[in-house]
Amino acid sequence: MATQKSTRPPAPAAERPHPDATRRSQRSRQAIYDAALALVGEVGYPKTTIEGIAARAGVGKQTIYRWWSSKADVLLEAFLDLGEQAAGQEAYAIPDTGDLAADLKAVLRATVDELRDPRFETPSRALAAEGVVNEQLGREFVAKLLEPSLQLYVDRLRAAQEAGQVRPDIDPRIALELFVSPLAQRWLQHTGPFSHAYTDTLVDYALHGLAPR
Amino acid sequence: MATQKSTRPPAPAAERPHPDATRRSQRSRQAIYDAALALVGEVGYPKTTIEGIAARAGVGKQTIYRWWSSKADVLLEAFLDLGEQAAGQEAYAIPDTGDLAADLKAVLRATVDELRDPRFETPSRALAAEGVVNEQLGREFVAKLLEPSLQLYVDRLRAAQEAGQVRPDIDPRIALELFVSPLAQRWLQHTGPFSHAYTDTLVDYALHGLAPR
Amino acid sequence: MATQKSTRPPAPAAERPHPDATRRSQRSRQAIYDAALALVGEVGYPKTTIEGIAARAGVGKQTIYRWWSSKADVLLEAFLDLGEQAAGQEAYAIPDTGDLAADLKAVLRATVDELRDPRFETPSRALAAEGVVNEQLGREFVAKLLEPSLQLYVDRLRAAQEAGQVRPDIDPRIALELFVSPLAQRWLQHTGPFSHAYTDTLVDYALHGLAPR
Amino acid sequence: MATQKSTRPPAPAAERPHPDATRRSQRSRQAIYDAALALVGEVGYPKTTIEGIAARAGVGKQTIYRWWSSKADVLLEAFLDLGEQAAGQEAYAIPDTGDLAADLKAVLRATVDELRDPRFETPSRALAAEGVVNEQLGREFVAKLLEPSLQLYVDRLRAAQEAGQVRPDIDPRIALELFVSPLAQRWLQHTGPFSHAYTDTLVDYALHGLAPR
DNA sequence: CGTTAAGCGAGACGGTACGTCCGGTCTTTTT
DNA sequence: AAAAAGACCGGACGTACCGTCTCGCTTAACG
Repeated sequence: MATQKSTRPPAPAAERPHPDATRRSQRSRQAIYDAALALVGEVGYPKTTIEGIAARAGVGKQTIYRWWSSKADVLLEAFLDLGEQAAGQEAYAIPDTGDLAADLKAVLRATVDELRDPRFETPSRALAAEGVVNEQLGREFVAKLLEPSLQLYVDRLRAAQEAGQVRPDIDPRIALELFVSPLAQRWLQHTGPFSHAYTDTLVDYALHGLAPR
Repeated sequence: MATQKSTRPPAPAAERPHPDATRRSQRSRQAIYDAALALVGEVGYPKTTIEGIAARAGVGKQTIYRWWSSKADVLLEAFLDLGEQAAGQEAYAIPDTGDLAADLKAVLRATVDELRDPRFETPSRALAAEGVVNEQLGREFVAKLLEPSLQLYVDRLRAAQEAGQVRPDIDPRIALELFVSPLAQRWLQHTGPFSHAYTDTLVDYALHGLAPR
Repeated sequence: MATQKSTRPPAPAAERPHPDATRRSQRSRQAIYDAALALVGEVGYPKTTIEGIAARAGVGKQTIYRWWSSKADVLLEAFLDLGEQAAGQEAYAIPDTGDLAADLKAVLRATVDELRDPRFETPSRALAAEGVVNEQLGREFVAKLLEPSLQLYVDRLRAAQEAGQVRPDIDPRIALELFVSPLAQRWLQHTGPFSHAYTDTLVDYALHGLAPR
Repeated sequence: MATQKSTRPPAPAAERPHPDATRRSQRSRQAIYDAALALVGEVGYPKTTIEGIAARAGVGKQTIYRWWSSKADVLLEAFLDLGEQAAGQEAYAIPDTGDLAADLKAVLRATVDELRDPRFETPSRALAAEGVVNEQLGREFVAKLLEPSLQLYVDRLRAAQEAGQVRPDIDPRIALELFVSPLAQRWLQHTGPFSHAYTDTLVDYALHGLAPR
């Protein structure tokens, strides 16, 4: 996949029939991102309207419709932009102390905390929900937000395989789902409590299996 | 769990101030269920409107507002009703042949097939998505639709524990998530292929763990 | 032409596909008339908008679109309604003192004064202008507002013919235009001063002709 | 009347703050005139937009706003330009055969035919309508398009006065309205049939008066 | 004869209004 | 008293234009 990372806009979906992107107002773009995230946080996703975003951003509605195809699309890019801005600070990787179980538990505990941060929770939920029903957006959501994070688990598990802590015939992309997916489902669907104890348990079960040894 | 099965409506959140339920038109109710499910299947959830349901059902809008609080609520009950009608035929339980792995694989393969049936897929997705964003509905969705199915896994796993095929210190309610949640996530979020081979792998990984023995 | 004058609405164009007129809110109708006339008077016709009328009348836009097809249509009916309300008071006829010239001069002087009343001027101009460009509306405007007034001149001229003051071979419907049309044109198009002296002159010229006798 | 025919633009209202007129693109100007007239003819005045004219003329919107103040203004000048181009061919004057009645009838018959030519009808109506509602434009319309034509009647009537065919105390500027205004009104407002027979009648009535002699 | 400043095409921008759709309430009539 | 029907107020939708505002680009006039 050839990415055109030389031009600055952070991957503008490319499929939509864009007007001249070089004339685009960065000022408006940022104002729209800010307004969208703020509104979703304040009144929730369903009550966030394009008109509302435009008004709050001090922007004409057409400026939104010119560059995005839907409310969900705006929010997705706003969220991606938020992530990019945050990206500089964090070194996004799973620690490798040699103790796989401890490393996974630490990361999952951190994830639990992050998912509880209301700053992220409302827009994430909104996007996830929209992705469930709108396949195109869902795939974009997964590709741009989910997969990059999951890849970190793949890397860590492969390192564990080389260190002999994970069976060599295991597919890491599937293995990671044993603890990531349960966490995701509890968060998304409220199917159960959402705690550090829970994620610790998941890691233990996943690593050692349910069957007696 | 005490169910109030005397009033026939399948427990509609109880908080809403219902008019006299005994005078309710079953004719209209069924027509609304049918219309709602048909419309969601045909045009998708977001384009399904209360007006549309009323028109298709040959019913006044007020008749819907009288008995339900939202589009999601209508659809949830319509879907429950659908499930109840189907329930008579099937004996809903997980087989117990003594071979836990085989039994789980069989059930998960059947689940994969069922989730692909478009008759169920659109409304299920719609409800799941709504539940992600609307906590009240989400909890109802889980309690009425998800938990009863998960309980079957709990039962089967407990039997396996008694048979010595699962470690006695394992919590079955958590254990089942090792294979159910990954499947759910792949279906909801399109995070990966959705096949019999995949579910078989999940069962193997979950039972025997990722770590070498 | 069969008119259905038993139903109360003052001739609702009949051609448009009306919803159930018996359920119509008279309250809203009157509020819309009032708002439309007020706005046209205050900000002028072009800056009068359907949204503005709806807002000022405290009415949903749809309630306007349900019953009228355009801004011009609303204003025409509002104006007709205004006329009907005023109709009760005045005995609308041209006096017959036996002196045709004097009677015509009196009526035309009164017309000059009336056309200068800003209460009538703005909406009249707006309707006349719209009628110039929109033939359908123009014909309605003429039939409902103009012709009834012109008919009064026809009647007076016929009386004058019987009294021997107008040649018997004259067509009154054409004759009246000799003094009415010049007045109308000066008012509509600002083609010249608009005064009592002018209308007096018109009557003299029209009655006695341009040619020497 | 002092005309400043040295600068080529046909007297552009003078009040507007013009940029350097010597650098003006005649190419664009003509394209705009053509586009404006074509669009008004094709879709009517209200649906003719500045954007549409600019697009059709292959011109930037700003080029229109730089030189004209409104849609009506563009159309007025376009129409004047059209008239000027046609002016070369015709010798615009009313014939003087010595028979006033015959001369007037001939000219009015020709006017009837001309007003029916759709090439002129749509833009004329549009301008006339706009002038009814917009006094400034209306006065310009009258001064530039109407008065020059009416002046021809004044001239012819004065000649008739000298020849003893019109009473010497008659004001020709008012007299001409006896037959011109009725025609104008019937055309503008569809208040009656619009034919050669009608104009002939008008001339007869106007010359000889309504009263018996 | 190159510099420079205007007009120009293009079109993004903040806005306003359009005409439509639907939400949720209310009223009238029928069953 | 519930139900069918649908008018009503409100408000968001996505579109069309408004008039303003940059952007290069061309094209004269001048230094």
